[in-house]
Amino acid sequence: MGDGSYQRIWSVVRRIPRGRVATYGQVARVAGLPRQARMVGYALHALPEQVAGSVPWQRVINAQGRISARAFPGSEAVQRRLLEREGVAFDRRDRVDLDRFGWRVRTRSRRA
DNA sequence: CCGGTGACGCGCG
DNA sequence: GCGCGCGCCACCG
Repeated sequence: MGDGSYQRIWSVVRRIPRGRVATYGQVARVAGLPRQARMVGYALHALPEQVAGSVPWQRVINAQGRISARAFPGSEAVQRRLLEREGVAFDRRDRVDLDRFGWRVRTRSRRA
């Protein structure tokens, strides 16, 4: 690792409430790494088994409200089940309505 | 050093 | 709404 970027990303993901989802780009911005959505995916991919339990990685989806496909197929279904278990609904196109389930970061310095 | 590769996002047509 | 291209950037041969 270069620095504590992964740590920062994981700590942001830990703040996503149960039953809500955040996008990769959103996590990146909150973590102070604007325009580095890809790194968020990388950080989650590199999530060690040990810490995985304390990081709700399933709550991170892409800006289209969909679960991003990854190298190992099948983990998508796992992610979806975990989210549905906490109340997140998917439409017929396997999409989550971000207006309803998107994480609303409570901040005072956030523009618009 | 270089080039290929992503759990991505956005602007365009 | 959809596909495509390009920007971004850490990693890994």
